[in-house]
Amino acid sequence: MPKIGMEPIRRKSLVEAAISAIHARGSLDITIRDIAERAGVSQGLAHHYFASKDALIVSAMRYLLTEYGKQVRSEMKKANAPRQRVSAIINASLGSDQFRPETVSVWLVFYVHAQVSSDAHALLTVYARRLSSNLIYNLRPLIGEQAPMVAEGIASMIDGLYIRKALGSFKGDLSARNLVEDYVEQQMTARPVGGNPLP
Amino acid sequence: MPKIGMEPIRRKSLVEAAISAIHARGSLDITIRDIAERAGVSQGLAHHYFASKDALIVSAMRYLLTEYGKQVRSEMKKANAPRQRVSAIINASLGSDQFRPETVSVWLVFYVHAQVSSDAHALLTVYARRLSSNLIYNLRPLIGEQAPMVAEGIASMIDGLYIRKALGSFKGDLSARNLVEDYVEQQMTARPVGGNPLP
Amino acid sequence: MPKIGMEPIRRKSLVEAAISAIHARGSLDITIRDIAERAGVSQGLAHHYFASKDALIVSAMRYLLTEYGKQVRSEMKKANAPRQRVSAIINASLGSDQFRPETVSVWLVFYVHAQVSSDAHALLTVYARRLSSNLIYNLRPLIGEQAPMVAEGIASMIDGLYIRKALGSFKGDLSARNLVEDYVEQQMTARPVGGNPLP
Amino acid sequence: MPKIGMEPIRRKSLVEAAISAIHARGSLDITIRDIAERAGVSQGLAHHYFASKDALIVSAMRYLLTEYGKQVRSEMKKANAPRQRVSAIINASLGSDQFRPETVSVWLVFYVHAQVSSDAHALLTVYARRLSSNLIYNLRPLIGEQAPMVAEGIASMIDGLYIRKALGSFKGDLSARNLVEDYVEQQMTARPVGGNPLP
DNA sequence: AATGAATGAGTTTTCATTCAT
DNA sequence: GATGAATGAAAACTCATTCAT
Repeated sequence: MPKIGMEPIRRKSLVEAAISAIHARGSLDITIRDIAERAGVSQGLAHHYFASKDALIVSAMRYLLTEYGKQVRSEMKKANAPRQRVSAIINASLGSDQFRPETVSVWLVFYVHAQVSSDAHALLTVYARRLSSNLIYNLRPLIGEQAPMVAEGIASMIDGLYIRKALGSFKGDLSARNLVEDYVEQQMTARPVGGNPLP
Repeated sequence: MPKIGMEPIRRKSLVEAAISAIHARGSLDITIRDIAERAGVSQGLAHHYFASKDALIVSAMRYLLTEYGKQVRSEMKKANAPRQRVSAIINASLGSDQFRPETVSVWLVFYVHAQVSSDAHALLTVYARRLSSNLIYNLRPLIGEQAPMVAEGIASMIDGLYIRKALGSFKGDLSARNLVEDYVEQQMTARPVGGNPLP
Repeated sequence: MPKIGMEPIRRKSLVEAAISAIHARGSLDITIRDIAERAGVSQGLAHHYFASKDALIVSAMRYLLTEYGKQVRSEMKKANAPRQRVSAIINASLGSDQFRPETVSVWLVFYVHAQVSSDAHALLTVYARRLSSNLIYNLRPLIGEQAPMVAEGIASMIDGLYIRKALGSFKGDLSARNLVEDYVEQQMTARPVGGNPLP
Repeated sequence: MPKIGMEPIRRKSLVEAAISAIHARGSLDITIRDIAERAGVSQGLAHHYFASKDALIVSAMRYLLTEYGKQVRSEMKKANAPRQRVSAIINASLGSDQFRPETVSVWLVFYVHAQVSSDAHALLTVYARRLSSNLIYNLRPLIGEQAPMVAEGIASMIDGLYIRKALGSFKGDLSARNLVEDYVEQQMTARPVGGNPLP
């Protein structure tokens, strides 16, 4: 039964099982047993590949972050101007891959977990910062010195839409993007480069 | 030690202890023992007053919601025009009482819990709806038929700011309010009553 | 609210509540809270009148035994010959008062309890002995020296019918009596006074 | 310490430990901890093999029933006529294996438990029915249409003897069998096939 | 006489983790 | 590499009992 080269396969299926368990449970209050069962392996094996439950959870988080990173890069490839790159980030965040209930609920759980786990916090912060500078960098040619403020506005709106989606308060994914794009458009109108600062 | 009429006192101190425990832990993964100790009573007493851990958590949630409701009403009293009432809601949500780390982190935990607990979900939904219609009602004289869309934008931004605050990605509370007020202002400029709809 | 002379009333209603709780639960695994609620009084009061849960249970047992004793004496009054007195005991044991499901199940629980509680054991033994000598005394003029053996047969049959009734394996109460009476009749035929002993 | 293929061994020793605990306590009011200690394993292991306390108890019951079934079959092998098969059942029920205090007290506890647990009730009912038809089938050639009635008489007497044995009201096991055999003999005398029915 | 407040010990159950095979 | 055996600690919850009022 034991095979060689199983490691990456097992790790991936365990991580995906963990994500599925987190979604089903709506929290990190899941058991190794449940994860192992979903992955179709024994409890012992989960510990063989992951030092602890926490390590598995961090891996799951990293997995989600990586998927998101891929999405951003993929959208970025299609863009060749600052305004389009801003939209690329919005599309990656609120597109049909990321903005599915299964993904959204897990993200939220990780966000909350980051309040207490330094590993999780570090991971999330790195990504948030990277995203933020990316946004600011592309917003600056469009709206000048207010770019950081608007980036914060965009990020807040996106995060808020995740919460509302998870709770079922928000439905369609098309209008989610429109909401944010509209915000960007109006900021560009109100604050053309060199124009009116925030009062 | 036993006295008469202790019920409301004990219930309140247990609820507050629960909130404090949730904040400290950053999740609902807290023990009745911890809560009871924080409230200075025995474990048994916690069960005497609350049928289950879940019942205690729901009570804690209701408590937070009630506090927020008070805050909204208090801000509303000072307002006497639609535009001021919109600001009153923003102030209540992002004011120094609600937007403290201790409160913000607990809100977030409850939001996530609502994904899985129907009691919690119901509570949160009622409040969200009430808040939304309040916003829409006051936005309508200002921006007309786009009021629901803008209300959604405001609510998303506020929720997002909570997440970012909880993660420490967002610092000052003054600028949080400014960010949302700025959004409202620009919507009013771009969409005066009878004006331009969302493209 | 406190009244004088409540003691006997409270005690009786608590004892009856205990019996009803035992029947409902099918075992002694009942709570003081449940008993108190059934009696319509507070938990504390149950302890006021009964030193402990065990004391209450013993009282309940004594109550049942007393009721049975009354039944036997009442049937005995109608009898004026040994043969009739044997039937009186059978009637008292398997009559419609004692042989109801509610009573039967509680008797059984007490029987089992007597295996472990010396108080319960003592109570039951006293009654069993009294019943046995009563039976033997009246059987002797009918079947002579085999009276003790036949008394044992009667008692066993009655006890067995209780078990079977409690389990629902036995239905009609008329035939229960007939079964035992038939046994007595045949013993009288086979072993007339001075006749054939058990082989 | 952990070895392979321990499951059946552990299950059996836990079941036997449960029976021993029930006998010692005289009721089902036993703890998993006690059972695990008697079996020489940890509390956790008991839950590893039995989903719940109730599942363990039902297993213990099944075990006792199986042992009894073996006893019946073993006695039946020696019998080659209806009259002998009736005696075989009596011997199996009141023989030195089944009629020991340790076994009798546990049987009684299970009987009472069957009033409340549907699993236990089902198990016991199946056995009771099988036993009853077995008895009736073998009694019919001996006493004709009264066979069901006499079977009921035999079963009641046996059950009653168990109760009396458990309470210490009945001592010798030889005379227990004689008591029932005597009942059978007299029924055969009084009701030869085609003879006198119950009045 | 009667209540309800309060406790602490005890019970079942769950679970991450370790380890022999 | 993979399994299942085994543990021990901790959790929620129950309950008889005590006590102030």
